[in-house]
Amino acid sequence: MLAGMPRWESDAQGRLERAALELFEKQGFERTSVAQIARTAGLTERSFYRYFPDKREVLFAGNDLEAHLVAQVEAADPGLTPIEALLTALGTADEVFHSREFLLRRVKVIAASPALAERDLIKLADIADALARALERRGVEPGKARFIIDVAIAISRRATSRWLADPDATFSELVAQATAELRVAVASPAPTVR
Amino acid sequence: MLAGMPRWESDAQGRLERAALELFEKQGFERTSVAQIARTAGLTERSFYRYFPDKREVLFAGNDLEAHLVAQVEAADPGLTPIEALLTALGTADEVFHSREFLLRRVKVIAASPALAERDLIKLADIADALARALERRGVEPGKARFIIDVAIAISRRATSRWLADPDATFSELVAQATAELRVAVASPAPTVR
DNA sequence: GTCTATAGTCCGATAGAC
DNA sequence: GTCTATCGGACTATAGAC
Repeated sequence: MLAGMPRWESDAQGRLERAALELFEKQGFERTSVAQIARTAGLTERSFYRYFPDKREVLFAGNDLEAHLVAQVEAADPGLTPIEALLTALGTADEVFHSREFLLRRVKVIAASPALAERDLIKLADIADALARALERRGVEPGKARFIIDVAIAISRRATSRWLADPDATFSELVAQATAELRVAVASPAPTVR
Repeated sequence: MLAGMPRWESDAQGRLERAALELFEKQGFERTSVAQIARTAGLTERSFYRYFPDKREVLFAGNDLEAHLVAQVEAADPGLTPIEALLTALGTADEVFHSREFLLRRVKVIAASPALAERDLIKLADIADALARALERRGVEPGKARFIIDVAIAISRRATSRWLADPDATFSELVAQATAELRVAVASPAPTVR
């Protein structure tokens, strides 16, 4: 990788990702063509598809968060309840976060495009699926695993949105805070069954 | 339907929706073209796009559930907490459900296609957005509204998955049951903050 | 209803690294 | 020679513009 002058500019994938993010910021996702991204990165349209199966994926490469969370759940003390294991794992998610500034740019671009918002949601669903399988390996019944994960994701979204806005709080504190908030909210009596 | 020969077969949109569902079941979403759906429904490709902005939308027409839930939240007793209002509204969701058999066919087709799964998720997110605005009108702070809704959606998914499998239980009972399950799950001590 | 840009696939060609 | 990264052309279907 480092020996000698490479025939091609290195890190083609990274160049495509950076070009795409900037073009999407400037012009929006819909009005940016794959050919333009590739050209900006010094490649052809066809080469783009060697790295990404479709145009949206250029913003979603890498499984770092999913791999991290699954590993954390698998490493969790077997004595923990499912929700404890998940929340403890989630509390360490910031270990694989990028800079706040980068995440904010990315969030903004995604929010501006329905097509990207869709892809973002299914990526989250993929993480949920992976976590469900991890919980099932701990002996949790599948339907219940999925439910607990949906709740944990709700907590994590609450924590993440605060983390992006508040430079001081630590992520795991915010997770604990959201969990406390949830406990208060559901402590009230159940709705009446008619 | 009986009075005179109509210029067009009536219910073009319904015919497109039924044709699409059957073709997707038979061949899969990706291997069914818009032209084929239109032809099967006795229309041209161009006419398809008069009814649906894109190919996926043919399975997602109608806002019945969203409209119903928002109306229920708006009609809820102002004295209820946000989560009580939401869960009471959710408990009546089965009023706008189609038959189990139809829902199961639809769920199967959606699950078989990543493109449709994406669209399904963003439709759910749209409902969440509408409910967030409804809660904000009740005076709930936006970030908290979103959090409570994510939790309510988790409860609703748990209830829906059981409802699809169990012909006897009523939906509102299943919502109450899932809520109780959540209370038990989060009653445990918080994860340690490291 | 017609025309067109673009997304995305499939075939292969080329050229350097090893 | 093999392997890998790039490029080129032809093609279909989606979706939007006119």
